[in-house]
Amino acid sequence: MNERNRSSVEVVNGIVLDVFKLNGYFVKAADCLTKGSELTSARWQVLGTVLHEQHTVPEIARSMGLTRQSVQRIADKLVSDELAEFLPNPAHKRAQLLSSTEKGLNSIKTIRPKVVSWAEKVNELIGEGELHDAEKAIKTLLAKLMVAEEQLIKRC
Amino acid sequence: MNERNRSSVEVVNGIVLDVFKLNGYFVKAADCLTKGSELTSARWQVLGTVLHEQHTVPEIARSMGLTRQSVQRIADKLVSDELAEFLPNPAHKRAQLLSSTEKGLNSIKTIRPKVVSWAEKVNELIGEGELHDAEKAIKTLLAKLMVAEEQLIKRC
DNA sequence: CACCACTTGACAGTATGCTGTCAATTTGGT
DNA sequence: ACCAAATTGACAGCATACTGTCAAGTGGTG
Repeated sequence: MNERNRSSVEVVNGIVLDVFKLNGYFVKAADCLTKGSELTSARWQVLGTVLHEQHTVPEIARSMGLTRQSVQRIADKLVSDELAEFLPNPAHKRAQLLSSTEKGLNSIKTIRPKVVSWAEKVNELIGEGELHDAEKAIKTLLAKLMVAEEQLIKRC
Repeated sequence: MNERNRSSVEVVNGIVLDVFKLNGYFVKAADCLTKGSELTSARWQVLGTVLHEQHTVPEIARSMGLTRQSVQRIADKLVSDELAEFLPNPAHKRAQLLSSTEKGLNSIKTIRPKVVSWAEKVNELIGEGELHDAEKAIKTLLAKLMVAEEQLIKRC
């Protein structure tokens, strides 16, 4: 293993570990922001995707990079809590369309002020410049990795 | 809510969602890289921190940004699988030192070639320049957020 | 030394995400 | 129109991480 390889392993490893930490940090923040409401981090995220447009569970799963089974459980929970509902899908007999209810919309609205306040604090803390740098870097990284998913995950 | 606020909420939200996806991607990759070994993504990460130095479970948890309970379960599993062991801690009667065993070290060594190969592929795919940009941006973001943890998470 | 705040291990319960499987449905190619 | 492949819902089981609680140990202060 030459110097170039050792270095690339370390850099990639460092990024992976930092992303794990960032993920934990953001999940904790989201759990905090939703505390007191009927939502949790995951339910908020799923409900957020069907506020204005209906989507099937597999569609949501693909857009979030999760398995359809995970999203299905969240969706079922949202429906049983009457925060969302399944509407018949004219284009597909099995795959119903998940849609937010009035109650779901209200839940989202309730936590919105706290979310805005939190995001503003983050914005001030990081600074617009570095926040934008981070957004761009992460988006680029993710886009390139997604393209190579077959190569990098399915057969490793 | 003025334009500046709306924008900051959207930027921060976009970063959060992308970090969630990146996290899922990396966990999946790690599960793939450890498949066939006695390790999983999480066990690999914990074992990796005690390869050369012993640490207590709470120390590991703090360094990884997890709760001590989560790490404790992984550590107990590693010990029951004889991949690690608890050594008496001269400085503390309760908090033992987790240490890798010979068997644990061998497990790490076994998957090392696949890890190196994977990291090299990522390096080629992303490019050294953008990989370095991403590393720097993520590290900066994380560092600033960690400092403000009290402000941003504990009381939100 | 005594006390108090903090840390740590242990245990219990919950939420989220994964894999794997099967039958029903949809889709696309012949 | 037909058949094979892919998609989808449903169900089961497992791994990981969280919160909350309690007793045992640690460290600083009066």
